[in-house]
Amino acid sequence: MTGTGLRERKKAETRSALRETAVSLAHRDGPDAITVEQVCAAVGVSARTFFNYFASKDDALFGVDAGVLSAIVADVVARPAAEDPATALITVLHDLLSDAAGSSVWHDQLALIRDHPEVLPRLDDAQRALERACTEAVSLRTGRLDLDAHTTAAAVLAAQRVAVAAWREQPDGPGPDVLFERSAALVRSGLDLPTHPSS
Amino acid sequence: MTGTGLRERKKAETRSALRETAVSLAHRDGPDAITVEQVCAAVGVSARTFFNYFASKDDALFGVDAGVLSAIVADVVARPAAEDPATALITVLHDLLSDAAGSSVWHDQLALIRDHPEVLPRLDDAQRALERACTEAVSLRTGRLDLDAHTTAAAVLAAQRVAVAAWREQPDGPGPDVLFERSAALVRSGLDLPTHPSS
DNA sequence: TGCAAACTTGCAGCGCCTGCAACATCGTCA
DNA sequence: TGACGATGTTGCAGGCGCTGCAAGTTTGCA
Repeated sequence: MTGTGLRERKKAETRSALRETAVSLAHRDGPDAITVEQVCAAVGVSARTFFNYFASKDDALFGVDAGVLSAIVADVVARPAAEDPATALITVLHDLLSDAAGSSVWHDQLALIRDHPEVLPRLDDAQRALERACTEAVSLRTGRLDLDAHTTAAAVLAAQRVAVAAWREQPDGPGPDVLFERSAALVRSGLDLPTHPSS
Repeated sequence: MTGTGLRERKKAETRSALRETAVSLAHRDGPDAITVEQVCAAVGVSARTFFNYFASKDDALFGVDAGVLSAIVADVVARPAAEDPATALITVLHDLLSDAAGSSVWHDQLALIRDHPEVLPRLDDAQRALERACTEAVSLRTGRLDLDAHTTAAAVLAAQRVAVAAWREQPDGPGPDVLFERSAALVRSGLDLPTHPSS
């Protein structure tokens, strides 16, 4: 499966190199100021090859590796049986945000988002892939792949996305993990907001 | 403001014509099979002009008019004061889905979504505009434009989006408005799902 | 009637992305 | 070790979305 040594190794290296230099250059010059050709020249590979690895430029910049996605699913499934699905999912995603400093690429991607607001709309594809994985994870806990599983994943990820966006607005405030705790708490309260809380 | 007669009128007509024929042709041939030039030729206008009206081809296909957005805000604000923000928002969006048959363009757009699954990812920009409007509406009721307002709008719209997607999977099942009732109810319960509901 | 603002148009061009056919490289089995 | 098939890479040609610019046309107003 994870087959023949050298070949797989080189592919993985090329893929990583492309993504890393793409993210790095985009962070330095802005995501629209760089071209696919530029990235390929830096890596030493043909422009045509770029699209053998990534479906689009944005995919290279913001995509989430399949390995990360399956790790999320595994982590959610591995949570204590007593935990309800939403709690399990929120816990795993929260840890993922906290550990951003761990993975260097993930860290750079967050920095790219922080320093270039205009990319927020382009995270959608990646978010969608994340949502598929989370939906699957939830369904594995509930035993059903239905509207409820989809809704749970979508609502939790909405909270996560809002948290990242809010952090981006004030990078010196609380981190994205902290903000996600707050938005997730509101979701878990059933969006129980007073009409006029303090006025 | 809504100024000088003939000019504004012609602009509105051109805009409508472009959007309607774009949606219509996309529904017939598939959204990727049609080109901007095609649409322009049908309407009798230059391709360059197309982009004076719409930021992108997808904007023409899936965009929501500013008038509709401000109507949503107004409707949410006009709900009874006793209603909490989430309920008000859900009610208005639910009515919007139910009234799809009312507006012909809106109806055609829904049909386009129903018959061409591959467009779902491209609704994001429109969804984002909707989310901005809904966030504003919520903040007008809570008196604050904060993380809570963003979270509420995002979570409710997540439920709405999931409902539309589920309807698309089974067009002969319950309508999008009915499915939205269900997903919204789950959100309002705080995503309270049992681990194994029935097994 | 004449002017200014608003709108449309053609053009030239960049950049993303694709299919295709040739070429290079790697794994393998005799 | 050498040949063969599978896999990966490359260049090319080209379509399409989208943009800036400068010129032309239409509209509103005095």
